[in-house]
Amino acid sequence: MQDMTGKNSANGGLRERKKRATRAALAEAAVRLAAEHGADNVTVEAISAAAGVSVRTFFNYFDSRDDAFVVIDADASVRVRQALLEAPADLTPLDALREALAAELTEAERQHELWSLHAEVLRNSPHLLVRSLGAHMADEAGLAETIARRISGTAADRADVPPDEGGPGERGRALDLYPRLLAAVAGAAVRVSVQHWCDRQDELAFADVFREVFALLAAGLPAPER
Amino acid sequence: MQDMTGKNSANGGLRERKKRATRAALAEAAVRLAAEHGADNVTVEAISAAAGVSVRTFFNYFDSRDDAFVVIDADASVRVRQALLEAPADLTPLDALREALAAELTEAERQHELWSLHAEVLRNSPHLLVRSLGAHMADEAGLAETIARRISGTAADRADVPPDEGGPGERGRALDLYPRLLAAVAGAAVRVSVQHWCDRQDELAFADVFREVFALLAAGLPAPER
DNA sequence: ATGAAAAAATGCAGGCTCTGCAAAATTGGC
DNA sequence: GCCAATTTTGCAGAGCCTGCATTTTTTCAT
Repeated sequence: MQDMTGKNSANGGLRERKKRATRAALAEAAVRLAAEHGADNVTVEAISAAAGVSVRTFFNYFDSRDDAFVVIDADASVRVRQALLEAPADLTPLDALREALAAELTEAERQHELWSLHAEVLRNSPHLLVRSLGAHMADEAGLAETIARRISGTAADRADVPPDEGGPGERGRALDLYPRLLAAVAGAAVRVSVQHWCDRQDELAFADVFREVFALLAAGLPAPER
Repeated sequence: MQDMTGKNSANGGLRERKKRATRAALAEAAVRLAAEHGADNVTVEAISAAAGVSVRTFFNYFDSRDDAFVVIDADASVRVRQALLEAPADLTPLDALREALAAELTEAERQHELWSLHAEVLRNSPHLLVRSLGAHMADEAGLAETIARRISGTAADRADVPPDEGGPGERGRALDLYPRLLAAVAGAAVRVSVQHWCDRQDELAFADVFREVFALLAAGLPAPER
């Protein structure tokens, strides 16, 4: 190793890694317990115990108990935005976004078991489903800004995606209509694709559903034939 | 009066009216208090006191404190769906939905003051914004079914919209991809329109923004010119 | 390595949220 | 006015969540 300081070179030091691990452990414990006993019957105490930390520490990682059931992969949106900026310049915004999302979704299928459990938990408690839907859309602002950057397309803008500074605090950017609309519609597309695919899991491949949805969008949502 | 029973003919008796009034009073009190003191600093006790009922009664009307800030007009979605079924048969699904939503939105501007307060509350607490976004999308399932009915378009289907039976309990219908996608995209369109209009309230008329958004959708979200 | 500084985990006190249950008040129909 | 149905209310208790002080762990310079 060429790192004499003891600080890890890979991803930011042992501190960061431990935090990620703790957070992941809490989220996974929450989902597994909820899948087994029902989300309402899972206390913060139980989640914390399963993850091996104190109750107080749980609240250092999540703002509320429900967040542990809802927030799956906090880094997913960052990866999508990065992929969007790095996509070939000759793709239309809609196509570039489709490819970026497709890559992320096939990536997500690697942890298929946890996703299934997660879906089951949300199915069984509408309360959490609503929160989850809302959480997904909270990313939209950031995605819209990235779309705007891709469209404007200057070289300087190709720099790294800034770490998510959270919340609607920063205004003044991404006020354009088109990027926002595209971000919102893409979110809707993902959601509908997953939903439709879940209902007919045996019949269809997810990739096909996903492509059909984006084809409908690109065609301007024409009335279906009968 | 030609009603000798004492039971009110208009909308279902005094009991119903009182419940509506109580619910509205609670919701309005919640929004006004939140606008003044910040949503986090408003207790259920304060809301209940302002509405003149007990704390326990508050929880007979809302499942959680936050719901009082989030649920605005529970009947709006029913009106939209009714309008959608009654729209001229020669409109495309996208156009019919646009008109139905436009009617509802101009209707909503009548209570403009409360809506402004409501928007301010959500702006100041992202936590509630997330919940609100999620709540709006919970209607999507119902809207998708109505769209499916309009498309299939038999005479029998033109009957009244059944009272919202709540939740994902009834499956088996509206499994088609297109209605779901249209419902989801329309929801996104409304959201983006409102958002964009709020940012540039002085410059633009809402109706214009709304039309532009649907024009973009109908055109297949082409890359904007530069 | 060692000690000081920074960051994170923990325990605890206390207020608020939410639910189940039973009693009291209100409404509708006779 | 009186009975039945519905709604409101108080109360107890469990659980959620926060602020603060303390302890433990990690980082960094010496």
